Amino acid sequence: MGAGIWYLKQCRLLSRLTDDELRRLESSCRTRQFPRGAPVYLPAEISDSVLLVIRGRVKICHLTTDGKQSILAFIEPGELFGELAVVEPEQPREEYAETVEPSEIAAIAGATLRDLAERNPNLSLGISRLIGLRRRRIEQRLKHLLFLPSKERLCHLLLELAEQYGTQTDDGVALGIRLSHQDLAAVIGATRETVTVTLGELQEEGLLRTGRRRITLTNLEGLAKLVDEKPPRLAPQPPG
Amino acid sequence: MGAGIWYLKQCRLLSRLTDDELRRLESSCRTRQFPRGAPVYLPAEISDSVLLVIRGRVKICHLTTDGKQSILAFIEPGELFGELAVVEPEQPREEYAETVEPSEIAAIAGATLRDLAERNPNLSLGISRLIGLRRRRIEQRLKHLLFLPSKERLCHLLLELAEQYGTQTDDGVALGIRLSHQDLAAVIGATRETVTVTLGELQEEGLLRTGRRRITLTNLEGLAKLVDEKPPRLAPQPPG
DNA sequence: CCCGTTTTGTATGGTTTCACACAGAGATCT
DNA sequence: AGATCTCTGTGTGAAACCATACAAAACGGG
Repeated sequence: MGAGIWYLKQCRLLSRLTDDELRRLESSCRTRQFPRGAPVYLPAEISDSVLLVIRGRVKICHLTTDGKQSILAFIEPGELFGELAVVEPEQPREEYAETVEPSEIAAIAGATLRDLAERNPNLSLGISRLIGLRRRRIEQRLKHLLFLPSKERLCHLLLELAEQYGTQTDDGVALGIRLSHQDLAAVIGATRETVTVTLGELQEEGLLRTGRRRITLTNLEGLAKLVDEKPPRLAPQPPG
Repeated sequence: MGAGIWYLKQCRLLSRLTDDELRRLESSCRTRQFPRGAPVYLPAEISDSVLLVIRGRVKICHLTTDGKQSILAFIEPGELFGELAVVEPEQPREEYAETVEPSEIAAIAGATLRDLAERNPNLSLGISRLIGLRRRRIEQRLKHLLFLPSKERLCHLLLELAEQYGTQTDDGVALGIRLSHQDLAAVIGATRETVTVTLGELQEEGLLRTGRRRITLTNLEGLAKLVDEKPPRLAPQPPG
């Protein structure tokens, strides 16, 4: 089944490997289909696999003891997740992953990846980079959470989403990811109601239009200015 | 000045390098003394160096636009910081580092470290590990910040400090790091006054004793139970 | 030992955010 | 089409937290 390496090439980190290396990886992979809302891995699970989203979308979550869900990240097709298992294979997962759309996901054996990385400094560096990049994102969010009020936290999130999922249209930047107010709240650490009201305010102020899990930022400049940031430039390739 | 490699060996990540490798590193190092409260690097600075604390203590900080300081981490002797520069040498720093005590700090050229890592898969893995470990810590804090009230955030912080700096004494676990209420507040994202009051409450409840930047946890169990955690086991070697 | 600085304690009013409750609009499934 | 579920909008009172202000105590340098 060497026909399967195409989906590994979707992943930037893996795309530079030789066909030989890819075939080796592929033979240690197992791909699976998940319906929407299915768990991919659970917290405290001990597993030495790295996951790759082939199709669909995944969210990385955490549940507080009183049952509130927080969302740490969204993972897109071609992206890895659970990658800390490569470097800390014995450690249990500290969060859980759940599909937000029907998805197809490959599980890559950590041992194989470690083997390859040992012989391929470029891959090794790439892994460090990936972990580091996500750490930066998290640190960014932490800074925002620490002292900003919920409205500004929401603005920052919207700008971030624009950068990752935004596509320019006639009447503004449309976000290519559909999130409920509940989801937005779980990302910025607020209640669903607060998000609803705040989005309403931003709409009043003419900064965006929203409805049914769709958001269009009609005034990126203004939104950015509200939180003393430069408007982000959108992602090179509109997801599609 | 080959006599200088001893301080590199203090660092766990570097201690496994050969003497040859260490000498090479050492020749690319510059060590400097800093008084208390001095900046080590500034935000937006572009610098391809990794820093190593030889003596003293450093905090990694961020300033919000309205001038509030948040503290992302403390760095101890033998620990590296600014390590993301190894994998992303072009990126500007996103935060600044400042000494909390008179300190001696070595700046290691990122290029040299990258060179070594390219030939030494173990070092490479170690770097990934370091970045990953700190990412876990940050994620942990993010989860706590997202939905917990300030009292519980403070408890979590105290437990974390106990794990890293705690030493068992007659009347409880003494924290081997002296922090003002202001510092604690900057870590958990609260005001100094809230921390003062909350610490007072915890003292009332018999969970700790505090005074003049010293804290002794007299009831680790109770503190842990308050936030549904297991009491941490203390660090193997009391800092001294 | 003296004086300025840092740290801690305390109170008050105002704001933000939450918790809860309810209703209607839109989606989805059969 | 009808029933059910999800998502959104809105209001109200309670609670947490902040901003501000002031004062006493402890520290540190000269």
